[in-house]
Amino acid sequence: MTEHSEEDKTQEVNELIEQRKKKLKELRDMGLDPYDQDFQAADHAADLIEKYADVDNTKLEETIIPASVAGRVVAYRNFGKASFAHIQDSSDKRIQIYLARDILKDKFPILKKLDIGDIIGVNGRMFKTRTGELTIEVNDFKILAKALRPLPEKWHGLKDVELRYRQRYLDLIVNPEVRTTFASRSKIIKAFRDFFERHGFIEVETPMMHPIPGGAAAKPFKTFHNTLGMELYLRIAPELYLKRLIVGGYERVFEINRNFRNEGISTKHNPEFTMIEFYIAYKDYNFLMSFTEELLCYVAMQAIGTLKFKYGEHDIDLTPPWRRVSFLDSFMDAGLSQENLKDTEAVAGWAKTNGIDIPKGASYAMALDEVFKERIEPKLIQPTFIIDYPVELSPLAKRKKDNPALTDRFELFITAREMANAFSELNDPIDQRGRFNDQLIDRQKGDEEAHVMDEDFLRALEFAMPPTAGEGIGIDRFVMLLTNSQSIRDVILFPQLKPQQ
RNA sequence: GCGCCACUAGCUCAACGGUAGAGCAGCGGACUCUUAAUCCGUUGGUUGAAGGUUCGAAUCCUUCGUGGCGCACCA
Repeated sequence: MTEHSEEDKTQEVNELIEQRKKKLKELRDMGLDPYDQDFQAADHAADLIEKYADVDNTKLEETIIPASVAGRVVAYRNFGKASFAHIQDSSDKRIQIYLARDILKDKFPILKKLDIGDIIGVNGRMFKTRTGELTIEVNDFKILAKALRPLPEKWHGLKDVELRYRQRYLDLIVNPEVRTTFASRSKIIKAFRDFFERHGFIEVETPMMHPIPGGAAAKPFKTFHNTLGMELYLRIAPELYLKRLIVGGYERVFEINRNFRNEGISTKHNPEFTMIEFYIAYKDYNFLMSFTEELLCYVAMQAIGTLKFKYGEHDIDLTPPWRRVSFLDSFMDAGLSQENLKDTEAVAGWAKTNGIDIPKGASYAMALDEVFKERIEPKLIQPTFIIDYPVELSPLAKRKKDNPALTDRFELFITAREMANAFSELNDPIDQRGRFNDQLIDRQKGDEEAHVMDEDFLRALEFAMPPTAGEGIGIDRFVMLLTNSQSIRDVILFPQLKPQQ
């Protein structure tokens, strides 16, 4: 590693940084390494608090309990011949330390060079202050990494939303609820994995770069492979690869990974988002509905310990069973009659008088879908399965036995957002080819999101795929729900932002 | 992409046409049980950028940049 000058010209000039660099030099002049490595913390703040918070001081003083902790100095109060500070460590807790000149002797003056934000390691013993706060009486300490930049304000924290996202590390240091949210996210993903593993699923990873973007209606990102000399697309869904695995003989597979969609960014949309998709052979969408209830309740219990919680204004209750309404019946709730649903003209007519814009040349199903998004979806606050979608909206789903215009498909809505999309997978290769052809026609009409013909996938189906049920669940949105987050950016560590100039 | 709002010290915010301020952080000093420590003193600004109006602009206008929210698209 090369030595860099401390007066690096590329670094912005700032008085506070200059002062800290001066302290850095002074520490070196004292023969200390401000980026020392030689410290092993035996304890974490959270463990110490858990073990000793309820023990009274006389007992702590008698037993002499050693403690060693490493972390960031987040508060510092100096009294001349003694100081108090709080250290925040990786256990997400803060513990107070007491630094007295009598005890630290000739090391005490080093504290002059200490700043809030520095990483230090301390050794000492546990005691309680007069106010009853569990504290480490430090007998030795070491600066492990000197901070050159000051932390944001201790009381108000970091509020500027742009800075919070761009400098997430600061957000994590000073806004404790952020750590809580991402701790929940981690628990949620772990709970999904546990659940699937306990149900005999194998976790797989399928390609992120697809020669043909498929498995969803969405606009893809395009990239280029130099050696192959070919265009590739970042995947919009893993669906078609996971189904190839079912053809290959796996009976239960799941994948937790990113999808990429080249579309708008909003509080509900990030260009890359995490989905879990899973496929289970010899089952159908009816099975999946109860399976989904079981799955999401398990995850909620593991992550937040309850099925009843607040989301914004709403009191959400995940207790099964969840309401099941057919796509067509759901329109009755919005005040449409059978007559209004008779044909495309009837739907378009109702839409027009109710101020909903139906694009010209829209099919019956597309017109219904527009009305659904406008009038039905916003009302689906409590968990609701909308089932039996029109075949035109579901090019990869199996037709209903008793009505070939509809499919064995459901979408799960909670807080007016689509949380899951599932169906009995279409495994008739000839029907699938026909559906792709219909999509090609839509594409030629200008629908950029219509599916693309995938001959390789069709060939796989021609080798026979067992009857299979498949489902995708938007992890980010489910994390939003369970952590009461109003923006998807609050549940993604580094959300996509415009580049800074 | 369209609309609305915001951008002032490292951070959180005032000042809304008349000398740019406070708190925290920092710096100097006092203080051995504080915890938003306290007390005394003090540094810190091209008010997002560029134009314009005006005797005078952080403030009004225009353009641009960045962000947030809403709409549209989507999961």
